[in-house]
Amino acid sequence: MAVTVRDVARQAGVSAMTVSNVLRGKAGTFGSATRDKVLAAAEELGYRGSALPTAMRSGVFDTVALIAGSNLAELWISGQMIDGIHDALDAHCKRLLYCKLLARHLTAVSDGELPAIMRETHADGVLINGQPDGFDHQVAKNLRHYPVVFLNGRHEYDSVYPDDVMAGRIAYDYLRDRGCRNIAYVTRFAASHHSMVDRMEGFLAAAGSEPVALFIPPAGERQTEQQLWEAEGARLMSSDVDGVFCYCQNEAHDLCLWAMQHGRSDLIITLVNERPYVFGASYLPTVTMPMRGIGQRGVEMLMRRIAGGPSQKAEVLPVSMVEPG
Amino acid sequence: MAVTVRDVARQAGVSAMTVSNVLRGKAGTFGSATRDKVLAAAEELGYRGSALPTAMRSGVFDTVALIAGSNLAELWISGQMIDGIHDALDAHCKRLLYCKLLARHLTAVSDGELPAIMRETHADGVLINGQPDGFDHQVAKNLRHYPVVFLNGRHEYDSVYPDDVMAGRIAYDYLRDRGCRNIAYVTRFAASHHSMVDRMEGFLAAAGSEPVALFIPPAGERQTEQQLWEAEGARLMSSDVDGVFCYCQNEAHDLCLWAMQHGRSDLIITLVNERPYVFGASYLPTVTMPMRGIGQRGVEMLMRRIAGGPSQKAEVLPVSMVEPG
DNA sequence: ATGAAAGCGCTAACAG
DNA sequence: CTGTTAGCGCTTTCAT
Repeated sequence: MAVTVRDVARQAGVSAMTVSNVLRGKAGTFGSATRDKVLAAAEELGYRGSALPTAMRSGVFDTVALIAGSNLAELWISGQMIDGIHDALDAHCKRLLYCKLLARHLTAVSDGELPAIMRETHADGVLINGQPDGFDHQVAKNLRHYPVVFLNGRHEYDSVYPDDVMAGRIAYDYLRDRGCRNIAYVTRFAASHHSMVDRMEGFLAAAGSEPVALFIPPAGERQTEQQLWEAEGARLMSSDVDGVFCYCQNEAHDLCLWAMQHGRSDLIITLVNERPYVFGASYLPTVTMPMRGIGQRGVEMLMRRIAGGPSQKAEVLPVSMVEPG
Repeated sequence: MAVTVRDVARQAGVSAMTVSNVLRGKAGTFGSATRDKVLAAAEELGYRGSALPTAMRSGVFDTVALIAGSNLAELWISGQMIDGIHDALDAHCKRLLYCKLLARHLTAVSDGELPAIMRETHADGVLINGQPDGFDHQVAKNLRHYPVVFLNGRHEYDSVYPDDVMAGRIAYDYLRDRGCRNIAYVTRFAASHHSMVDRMEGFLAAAGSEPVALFIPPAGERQTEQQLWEAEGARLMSSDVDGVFCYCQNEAHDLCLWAMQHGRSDLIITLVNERPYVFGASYLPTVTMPMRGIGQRGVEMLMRRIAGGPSQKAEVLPVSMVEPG
């Protein structure tokens, strides 16, 4: 068992209260002789304070849990977002409890139960990044009395996510402004996340009635980049495509290689990414997602909920195009 | 303030003890009528258990803190390692507290103090990933009474890290076996982490007296890949290098582009990475680091410390070459 | 089958 | 300047 204030008190020949006061430097409540005795005793015994009693007395954990995703769904989580969350929490003197859903947790959800981490209270509130299908319904139903904010998931309330529709628009307009006349959208993912739906929606809305090419593998088929380009490369070549918007860096990377190998240095390639996507000596024009900001805004939103505030309308953060050079 | 067992007890017209028993399903300690009353009351009030009291009574947090790195030093942390840590902790029913050192934390360290997260106890033990210079000395000095394990940092005790010397050997031998006669080592990093020292050491040891080329920017100069290849490309061309070992994917990526642009498809490029490094339709021969395993082994080591075991000799985990095809 | 008492480690409030 | 009391929410132990 750990060393307690009482142990130190006994060793120093004072009361527990005095030890507490000395260790917290509460000025004017102890003499210097007493202080030295206490510090010596604490050092000798290897005393370490515990955050638990204070948390219990105040009813505040000073901790926020982040449900990062799951093993099964392999949900992507942004390192920058974690960073933003951490730093925003730090400014509020809160700690970050990192959780990931495992198979048995998801089983619990499908059984109508929540994972232990959400059923028991270990934190003052929860941030949830993405979610498997049906998960958020369970969450909303079971966590009515508990502060929850969704990150990078499109919900009406208590949610912060990037404007993926705008991303599609911006990319199309950028390519158009650069003189592209045959613009293609390339993705290898089916619509399992709102960003996949929204980026294409924005892209098509910006295109209006102008012709666009869509390179999207049939649903259910998980193509590799290799397969995608073997099948679609010729089409890209023959269709006079001169500008491409890629869903993410996966597509952009191999499209760049393809272009290099086929002497298509004229092709303008854009994509969505956390930060400007570096390829070779420069970077591609990139619609950057404010993942750090999403983490930070999510924390602020959660803080207001923890403080007792009402549900808040979702925040949709703007995205922006970063051009090379 | 949160709903307590007492609130539920009052609402249901029973004692707190009965509520506790019902909610934990302690069989044979309550009648079904009582159970229904309690469950109804708990549901109505939105009762959520708290992990705090149990932790306090037992003196166990069921939580482990991970010091991931720092803002300043931009220490790299592996996502796979976090994953391994999380899952190993989960098997022990422990939670993961994620921390990152900020500027003021590091200032505290240089002042001879530890960051609050390490001074106060919020967890049963700490995993530390890498560290700024001088940091581990402070840590060792101040945390004598507290379980600590270092990850991906080369220490004598209580440490788990990959065999970077072996990585250098394996890479050299692989290239040699593939018929390469002029083998180069490429890095753009100075020796700020043991892996930088060790990979080159292993590489040189394997080469013995055979000639090797080293492409290492002068210390203090932070070259971009662009600068590196502009300056060194000609040297690579003229020196008949036919096989290259890259410190990590940064170098490998642009070397691949360089090779493609200069028609050097004969060049064999190897590197160190978490997983086989995909480039184009295939992947490069990659010396893979068992980051997940490091996380897992680190947790097991820490668990033994938490259970009261002695300091343990460092574990150096083997690395292996993954060939394409 | 149910309840009362006690205590985990700490510190606010009060007493001396 | 120092000490005593009490209580945060829960569960173990021991009655009833």
